[in-house]
Amino acid sequence: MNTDNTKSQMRKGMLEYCIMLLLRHQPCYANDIIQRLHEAEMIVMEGTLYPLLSRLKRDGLLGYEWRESTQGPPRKYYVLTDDGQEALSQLDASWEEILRTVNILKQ
Amino acid sequence: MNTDNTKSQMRKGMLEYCIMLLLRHQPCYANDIIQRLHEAEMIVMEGTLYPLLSRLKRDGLLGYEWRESTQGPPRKYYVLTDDGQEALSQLDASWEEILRTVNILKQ
DNA sequence: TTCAGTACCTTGCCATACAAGGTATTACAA
DNA sequence: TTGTAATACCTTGTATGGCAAGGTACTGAA
Repeated sequence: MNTDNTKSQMRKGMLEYCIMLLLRHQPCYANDIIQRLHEAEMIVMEGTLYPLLSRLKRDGLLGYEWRESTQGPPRKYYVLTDDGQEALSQLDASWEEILRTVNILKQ
Repeated sequence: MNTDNTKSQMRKGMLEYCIMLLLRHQPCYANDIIQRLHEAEMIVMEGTLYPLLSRLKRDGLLGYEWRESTQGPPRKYYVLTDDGQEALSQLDASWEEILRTVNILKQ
């Protein structure tokens, strides 16, 4: 568990958090994620996403399973692991903290 | 004006935004900033802050003036320039966008 | 069997957070 | 007057990570 590191990363980017929020509801493969984030007004590039997913997988926060597609090669569907769920809870807390910080500074 | 770039930086970090929010109200020198951000629950290191301030200065978003101190060497008080004010408005918008994104993803 | 579409991944570059270390000015006490 | 502590500003080196560009592999249809 490297939430300290993740937390410090959060200052650098909301991306990781947003992706894990997405996966909280349902397994997704890369293009799913890109499209859904786009719908939520956040742009993410392939070259950013794939390394990020690999990293989260390597850190044990995500797992994946292959699923057949009717329209091309099989897809890697990523899922939150139990560790991932827990890390996400901590990220939720970090997000609340950022919210507080910004609200204080906006006064 | 490189708000596109700043906007993309924002995904990486809230720091720049928070510092400019601080300076919206009043001129501050480095230790002021560190302390006030700390009070707002955001930690920032000297080695992060000084280059960041120099960068914002170089980009014309901040200016500074020297002020005497009763307790040591003179201090560099940073102020938002007009360009800085405008950039900050755009960062406000980006922040709202992130808020929307997270709220959508949290549903 | 070739080509377009889809999907996954890597490489190289650049920006930046951070730790650590360095320099300069000031105040104060010996 | 000199030395020392406190304050303040800044730089260097390292690691991380976003992004553009390019590459590989599988699938299905012309």
